[in-house]
Amino acid sequence: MNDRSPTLVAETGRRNEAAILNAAIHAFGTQGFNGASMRDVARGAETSLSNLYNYFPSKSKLLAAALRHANAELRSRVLAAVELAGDDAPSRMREAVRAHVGFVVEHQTATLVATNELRYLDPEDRAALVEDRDATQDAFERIVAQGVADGAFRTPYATDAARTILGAVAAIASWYRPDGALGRGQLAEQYARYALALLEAPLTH
Amino acid sequence: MNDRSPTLVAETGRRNEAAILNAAIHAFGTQGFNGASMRDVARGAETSLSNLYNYFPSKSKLLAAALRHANAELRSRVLAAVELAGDDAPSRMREAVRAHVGFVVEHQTATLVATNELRYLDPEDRAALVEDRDATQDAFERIVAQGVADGAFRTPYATDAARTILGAVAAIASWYRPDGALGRGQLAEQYARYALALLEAPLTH
Amino acid sequence: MNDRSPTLVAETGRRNEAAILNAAIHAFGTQGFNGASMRDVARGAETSLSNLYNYFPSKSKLLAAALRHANAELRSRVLAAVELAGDDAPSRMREAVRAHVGFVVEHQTATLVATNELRYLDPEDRAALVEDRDATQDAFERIVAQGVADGAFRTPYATDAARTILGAVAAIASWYRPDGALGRGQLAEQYARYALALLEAPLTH
Amino acid sequence: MNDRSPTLVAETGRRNEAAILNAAIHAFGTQGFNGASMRDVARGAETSLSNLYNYFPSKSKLLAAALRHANAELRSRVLAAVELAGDDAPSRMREAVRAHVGFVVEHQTATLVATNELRYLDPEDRAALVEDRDATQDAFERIVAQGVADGAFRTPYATDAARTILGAVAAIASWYRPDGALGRGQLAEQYARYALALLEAPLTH
DNA sequence: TATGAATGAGGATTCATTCAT
DNA sequence: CATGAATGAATCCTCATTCAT
Repeated sequence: MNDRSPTLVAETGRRNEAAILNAAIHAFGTQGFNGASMRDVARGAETSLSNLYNYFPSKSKLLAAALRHANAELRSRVLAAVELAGDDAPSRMREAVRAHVGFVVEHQTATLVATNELRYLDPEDRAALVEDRDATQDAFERIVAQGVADGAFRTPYATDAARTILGAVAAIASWYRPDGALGRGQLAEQYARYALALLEAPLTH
Repeated sequence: MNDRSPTLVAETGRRNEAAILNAAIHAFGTQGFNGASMRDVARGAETSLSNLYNYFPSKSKLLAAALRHANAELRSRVLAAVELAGDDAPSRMREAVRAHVGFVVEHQTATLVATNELRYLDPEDRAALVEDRDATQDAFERIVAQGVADGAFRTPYATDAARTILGAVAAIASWYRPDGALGRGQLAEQYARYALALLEAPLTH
Repeated sequence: MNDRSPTLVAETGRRNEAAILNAAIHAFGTQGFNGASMRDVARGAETSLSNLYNYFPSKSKLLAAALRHANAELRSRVLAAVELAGDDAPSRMREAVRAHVGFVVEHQTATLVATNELRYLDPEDRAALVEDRDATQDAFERIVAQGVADGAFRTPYATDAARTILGAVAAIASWYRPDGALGRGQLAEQYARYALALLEAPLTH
Repeated sequence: MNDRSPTLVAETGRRNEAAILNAAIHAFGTQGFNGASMRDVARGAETSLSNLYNYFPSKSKLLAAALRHANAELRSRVLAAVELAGDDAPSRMREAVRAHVGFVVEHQTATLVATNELRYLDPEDRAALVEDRDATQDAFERIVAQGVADGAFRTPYATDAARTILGAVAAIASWYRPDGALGRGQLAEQYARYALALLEAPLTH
């Protein structure tokens, strides 16, 4: 249903669940949560409208489930990248940003949904997802703190820096076109440098 | 109708027009374009549902008109600030960012609408507004180009820098709380520094 | 507002009345009574919506007034034609039909309104107009009766003949195109002959 | 829902379809297409407003479907009657007219809808239905042509005769009352004679 | 007369959801 | 699990009409 991104959610045991979740992300991403109807989702998942309710009890819970998947995938990518990076804060930040950019580019629609449609969730679901997202942000903040502590980052505004970087990276989803001038690798490299510069890391190149 | 922001649109000749536009921004900002009903807007503007259509021919045209006002205000603020700044690129960038942050903080809801609900416009209206927005972005890009030309900015990725900075600034609207720890002035100062750092301007402090 | 028919209602003392009536006939004729809005009528009459109500107290009364004009014009044409005809029933029938066809062709839209939209009137207005129309039909019926009495018409079904003839003539309005193959004169002649044949008048040609 | 006519559309597989179509004909016939609301139709069909849209995608498509049924029934009646008639043009015309009158009287409302509300269809639907109706008219025209060719009909205006006869017959629907003086059989007989006389068929009685 | 602004009622249509099967 | 039919509430928008000017 989304021709350029690989599907975010892979097959699970229940036959249609992944199809529904991916269709939901596509529909909510292109038309907005309130602009997309459950019929649109059903059409995208090639199942019947009423069958959706065998998997998710409501439209809003379906959105929540889709966002949970997206968040989990993002977080695991970022954590894995940090794991594989060197021990110093700049290397870790670089790899974290690169991983994040990779996710945004690969799952552009999911990123848009995660940033724009969060507000349509039940308060509890929203709280849970915000917490989830903050966990990813925490990974960035820990790196910032480390770099500030050991002098690698000299910004006087460390507190908001991680949030700002994540905001800038997420904003990529609103303009990136896979057939555009910038390849994924270059984009990742570029944003990694933006991030380190913003943190006022002395250049090592 | 919006307790924290000053109203974006001031009274004009047509008595209710400003009230409707401000109510629209509030409604679309808090509930989303599709989540807010024309009844909500009417309630906010303290007029009747049907009277809305004496001013704007459709919900989508109402959104377009509201966004035109917001864009115009943002642009005029930024241009005025640049005008008043010194001649060197860093000063100009600093003032441009400060003015932009000022707008975002003061018209948080309008900023949210402008970034999230643009897609619900007719193609022509969207195109016109994107062009409008790009004009503001151009002001930033010219400053970047100037700074790169005279060596004030050393980033090797000048092309996307303006867009990235604007994305980060606009993202403020999604988390800023006027009763939070950060005052408007500090926030503006902070983002100005982020911007200059991202552009790899050698510090002069 | 109607390019092919001369306007049905001529200027009266009150400046806009005729324009409104003609616009009403056009609007009701092309879109139906319920399909046309008072705004459409106002647009056609080149006046404001609210000014309509200075002339006619309601949409339905406006229709009634327009139909009164149309009926009066039709009747006076038919009566005048009969007056001018010879004394024998066939001549009178011929001229009556010719006059009626002339009206239908010249005021096609008004004829359509008179046949299709009568039902949307208040009961009293409808009754008055039906009576009006029946007066015209009576003229035809008297001719039929005369012809039957003196042996000029041999149909055994004299009772319904006039109504049937009028129905056939009115139906012309639903297909006639002024740029078609048939001129007005030929059409009138043709229907006159249909009428006499239907009445089983021995041919005199 | 229609007390005097037998329902036009018989039960089919989809349980409510026939009820909706018959209710639509009744509502459109008594109040006009624009005067009748989908709520009226739903009430007549004893189902909910929204359920209508599970059967027909729009009010206009519902009208189209209803008219298709009416046309088909009319045509099959006329063709069957012609089939059963003798080989000579007058007999065939007589039977065709009798069948047509029978339909008009039996499905008075449907006839009214077919003549008055056709214009509210989408252009394509209208074109399809006009073609449909012309096919019925063709049957009459072929009989006229046959009669003219073999001398049975002496009218010099054969071209428009079929259309005129059909117009007169359809007009019955606008005044016939089943409790009136004229029974169906007499009416059919009477109009058959009108038709033959109009065609200038020498009487054989 | 003439108008622009205003409004309550009602229009067609869509939607999330339920339920019987 | 899967579906087609059903529904009540809500949506955008239009309308005839009124009223202050």
